[in-house]
Amino acid sequence: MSAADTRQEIVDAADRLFYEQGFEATSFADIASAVNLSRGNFYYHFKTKDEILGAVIALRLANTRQMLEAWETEGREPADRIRSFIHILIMNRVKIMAYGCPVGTLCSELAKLDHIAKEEAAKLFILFRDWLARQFAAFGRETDAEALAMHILMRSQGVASLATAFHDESFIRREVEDMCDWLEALRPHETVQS
Amino acid sequence: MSAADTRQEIVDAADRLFYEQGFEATSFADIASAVNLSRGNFYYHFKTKDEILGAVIALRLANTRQMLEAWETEGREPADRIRSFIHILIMNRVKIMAYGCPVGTLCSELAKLDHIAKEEAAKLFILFRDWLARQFAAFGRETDAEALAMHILMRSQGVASLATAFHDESFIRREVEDMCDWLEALRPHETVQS
DNA sequence: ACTCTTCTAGGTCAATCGTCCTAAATTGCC
DNA sequence: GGCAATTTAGGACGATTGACCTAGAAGAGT
Repeated sequence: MSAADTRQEIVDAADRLFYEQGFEATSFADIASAVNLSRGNFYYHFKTKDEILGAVIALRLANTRQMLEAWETEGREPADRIRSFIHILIMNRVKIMAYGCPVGTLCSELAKLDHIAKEEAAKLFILFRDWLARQFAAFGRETDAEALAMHILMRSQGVASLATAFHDESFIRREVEDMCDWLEALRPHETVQS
Repeated sequence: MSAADTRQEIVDAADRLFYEQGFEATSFADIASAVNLSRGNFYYHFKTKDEILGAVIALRLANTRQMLEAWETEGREPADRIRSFIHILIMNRVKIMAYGCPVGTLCSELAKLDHIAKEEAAKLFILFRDWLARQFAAFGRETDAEALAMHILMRSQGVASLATAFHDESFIRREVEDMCDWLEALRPHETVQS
């Protein structure tokens, strides 16, 4: 198998394991056995664990960018695109109830470890924030677009956090509906946030 | 020094280190050196790391209970008490921006580790939820008190999560104000949530 | 002062961590 | 088919982990 393919398999497995078990709790051996590779062979593809983390973050950034771009072409109007974002909570509810939000939990863990890559991981949030801000601006809320983006990003983080602790799917659905109502109430008038 | 005092010192140090570094990233040696104790001596006070975790969670539960009771006697009306909860975000903003919410990040880490104590840690959330629900009920929202409690708990989690990633104090203050506005808007009429 | 209990220090244990090396296997190119 | 480059396997490294043991210091009660 080509090195590029193996590398991709490693990054995919690491991506999943870092999400499900956390970065620190996932060892070289874990990833190696997940892709049926000898531990020693690992060093050929990745010299350090931080290097794998960097590759995983880069992968997530790329995947996120792609997802957001797809929503931008699919969604007919800005509100539809924002609703696509909100509904991630329902689409990924099973994994979220088990492991939380991949972005939030990674940023949180790296912050505690005071890891070099913590700012790089935070770029995932920035990606979402800027995309959401653009949608809110197109929605007719140019002045407070970024604040609205942070607000809805905050809500999705909060829902993911409590969904993990309470394992309550109805809570997720209720809050998603509430977010959509909030979005709809935002539409006509040009008042201040919320 | 009495064993009870030493034990308390250990739990206090572990409480702080588990918050700042995470549970897994904190070793026996870390806690031992934090309280100037030999590593070997540790076994006399705590047989396993899980036992320390249990003691830390019990401590947090007790401290939280005490804090909530104090608010219940201080706050003249339910809205004041709920505002006390909301303002934790501002009071603890420095630590939150560095390490996130102690409750949320612990529950998240234990969920990923699939740790036995994860349900015990979630009781911290249940404590807050039930207390908030009681305040909302006293506020005149008996029917949807628990949903409102979960909603505001969700928001505080979301704010803490993004505050850690963005290190933005003005964001915290803005969202806290927004939560207080939301609470105030809840007062007069008896409509559905938010 | 003596004894018995409580507490402490230091060392050891196997297991696992990230890292690294080298020899063999595989592959692609001429 | 032979050769050089790429990819792999397996082992070994020093360090650290949670866990455990034992000898002795400290303290309390008589």
